[in-house]
Amino acid sequence: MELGLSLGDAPKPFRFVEKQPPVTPRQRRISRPDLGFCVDLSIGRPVAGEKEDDEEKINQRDYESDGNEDPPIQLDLLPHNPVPRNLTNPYQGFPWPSSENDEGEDRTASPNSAASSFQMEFGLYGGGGNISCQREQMENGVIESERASSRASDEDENGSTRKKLRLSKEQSAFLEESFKEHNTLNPKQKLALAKQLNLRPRQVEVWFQNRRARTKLKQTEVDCEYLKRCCETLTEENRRLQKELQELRALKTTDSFYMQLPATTLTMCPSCERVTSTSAGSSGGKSTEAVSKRSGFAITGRPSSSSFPFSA
DNA sequence: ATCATCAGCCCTTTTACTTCA
DNA sequence: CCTGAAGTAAAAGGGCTGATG
Repeated sequence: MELGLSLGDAPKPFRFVEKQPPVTPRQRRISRPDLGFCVDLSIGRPVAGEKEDDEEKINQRDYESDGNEDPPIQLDLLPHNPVPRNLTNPYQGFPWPSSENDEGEDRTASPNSAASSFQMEFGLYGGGGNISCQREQMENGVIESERASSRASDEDENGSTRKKLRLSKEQSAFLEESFKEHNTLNPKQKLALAKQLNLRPRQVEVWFQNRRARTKLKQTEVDCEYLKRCCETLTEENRRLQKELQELRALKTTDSFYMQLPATTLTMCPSCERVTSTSAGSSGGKSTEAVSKRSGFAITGRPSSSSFPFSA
């Protein structure tokens, strides 16, 4: 995304770039929602000696094709600290099995991995002492888990028909809590979870895939909102700067008119910040300066204090 | 070094199901 | 109560990548 902040003579209107720079699947894989994002501001000429790998070449082409030859300046807009995850987890301590390969690797291992031997009693296929089913039987007479079970069984029997399986609330909640701890699963975790929930490993895998997709979608929405606000802020700032620039230009025009008159030296008292003027020689060739406190611009050749707006 | 295979992931689409006007 | 549109979630399909033989 590109945000334009124009400060020059011919301000360009803001222009959002619809298409993203090409991202390789590998980069997609590496990217994570908590890593923040950037906004590009185009305000300058290309810097010589910049690295030009393939992607940058592609990006450069994109800018050029849009008629904008300015390379972007990146602004990090998101806080670098990821939003802390709420870990009020009723299922904390799910005994995550770790694969043979990930010993010492914490990416998928639960911090509480060996804490408990908590077991969910779903009994989808067994029925028997299913707490959730008993509760649901009492509440609405519908045994959601058994529905799910029977559908799954149908699918197993028919094979060809794709029956929609609705996961029970308990299954969803447990998967959700698992996802909070690890948004990806290693094969052992997947198998353990599937066994625990009486689901097929493929179902667990698919559920995690879809869950990641939902997370990404939500994050994209959040990012979008944030960028919108940033854009509004920058637009307002741009408007303010444009206005200030116009004022200064107008001031300079007036100033050039007064340049025709005999020069006057303006000085600002550093302590009281008042501007005073002293008349220069009649030759008029000597330029004088005063400092606009507000803008830091140099103003030359001001006439008498009576007509000078900064004078007291 | 190159190729084939496999597993895992992401993205997109399909489809079953739910909700609501 | 019925119905159809809209929304949601589970699942499938295809493409890509890295690991392995």
